[in-house]
Amino acid sequence: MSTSTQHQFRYTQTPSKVLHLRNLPWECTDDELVELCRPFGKIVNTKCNVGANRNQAFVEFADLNQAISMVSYYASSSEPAQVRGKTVYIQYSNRHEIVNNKSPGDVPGNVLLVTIEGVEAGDVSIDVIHLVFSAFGFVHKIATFEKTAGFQVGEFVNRTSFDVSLPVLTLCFCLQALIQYTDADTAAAARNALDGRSIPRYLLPEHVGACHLRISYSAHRDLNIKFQSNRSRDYTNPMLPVNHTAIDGALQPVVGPDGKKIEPESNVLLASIENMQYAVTVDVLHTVFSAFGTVQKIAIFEKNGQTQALIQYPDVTTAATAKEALEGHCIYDGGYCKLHLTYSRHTDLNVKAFSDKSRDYTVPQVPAVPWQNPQAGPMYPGTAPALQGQVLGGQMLSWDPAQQTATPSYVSAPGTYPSHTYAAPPTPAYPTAAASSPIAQSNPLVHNASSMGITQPGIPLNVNLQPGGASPSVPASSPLMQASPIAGASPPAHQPYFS
DNA sequence: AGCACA
Repeated sequence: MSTSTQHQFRYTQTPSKVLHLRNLPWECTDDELVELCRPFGKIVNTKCNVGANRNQAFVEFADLNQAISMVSYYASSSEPAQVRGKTVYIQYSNRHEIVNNKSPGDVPGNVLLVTIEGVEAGDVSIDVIHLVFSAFGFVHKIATFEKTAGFQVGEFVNRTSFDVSLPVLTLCFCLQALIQYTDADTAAAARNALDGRSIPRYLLPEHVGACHLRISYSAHRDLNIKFQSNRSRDYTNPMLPVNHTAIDGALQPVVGPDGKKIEPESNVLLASIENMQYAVTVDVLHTVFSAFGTVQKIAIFEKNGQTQALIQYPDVTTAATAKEALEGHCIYDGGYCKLHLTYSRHTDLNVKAFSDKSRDYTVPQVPAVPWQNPQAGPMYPGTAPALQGQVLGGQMLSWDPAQQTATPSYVSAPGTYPSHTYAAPPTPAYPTAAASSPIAQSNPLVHNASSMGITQPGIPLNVNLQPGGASPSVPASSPLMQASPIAGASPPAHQPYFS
């Protein structure tokens, strides 16, 4: 007996609810497999286009007996199994379940996970979503929630109930919606028609740009909607209580008895930056906001074409102090980069620890350069122009990084970062220079911070100032030079802080 | 025409 004969039995010994099909036509579809196998039982999974020739497949039945009935049928049938007229050979697989590499979002179901990119909750109403998705069949339920791009891939599958506020940072805003249809076919029709398309502009507020739909399948079968609200609907249950608070809360700000907007206090400030003629980096914000206490986290993002930032303090009191002191003031003289501060609804930001647009000062920073004090959490190795360029986002193009190393370190303040105690003001070397700097004199923030009676020694803006208030490496023609204290001085000015 | 995926 040859070994090949033995091999012939290797794969046919043990019945399995998974069948192996071979000699299929090239790139046979799931539908064709299902059509062939469905008469024998319920198919729970398929995997087609297997093998180098993509002409093999697996079909998994719900029950072993169903697989046996199919194998038995074709074993004794005069008509072989066929797909597109081609004879298909069917055997028990040597495995007992199909594991396919479909990502969860590719597994069809009756609930769609829709990501609407570039918008947040207020931009696309649930009624618009309902309208768009009703074109394909009855929409049973909708649940929407904001999501952070890059924060977590996929949905929160362990969430069983919606309309509970989930403090997720929407650094890069997008809106997600779970759309529940009657069946997977309807969901698939909607997905096929809408995936990659955009919601028509006339259904959206004017300020909303293109918002593409990215659609996958949810693992949910039946959404648990607690209220009819601005973020969730159950169209199968009109008796469901209406959550007016949630509806009102999102559409308009909470208004107090005097008609003024009531804004719950928070330890996180939302800063909108008007008239942003100059770059406002994470470092600039850190400098400005550290005057009032420890800054834990910062995130910068764009919203409707305006730069905004979230600044997280450890407590509400500190945030309130900073808000009071900085509201309406400009980072740069001349009305540039005017700050408008409100309380964020976030309480704990989830941001990348060290990126172009965000910083988490509560986690250890990038590895220390040997000559630097590791306690200082050095983030700007002064000898690494590449990193500098990255950090500065290429916005200081006129600045020659080579000057960086040539710039003397004005202060050495190891330990002041990240604890932000500023207990030993690193300024004494140049107190006069700082005080006499035209920047210090003309910068509202500096005046404001001083006049606020903030008692922390060493207001960062002063710390940052250099003799002359400007880097000689910036060409005189640079607009950054004209009125911008931090921008003009900033490239080397970072150094005193962190090196 | 004879068993994938990590």
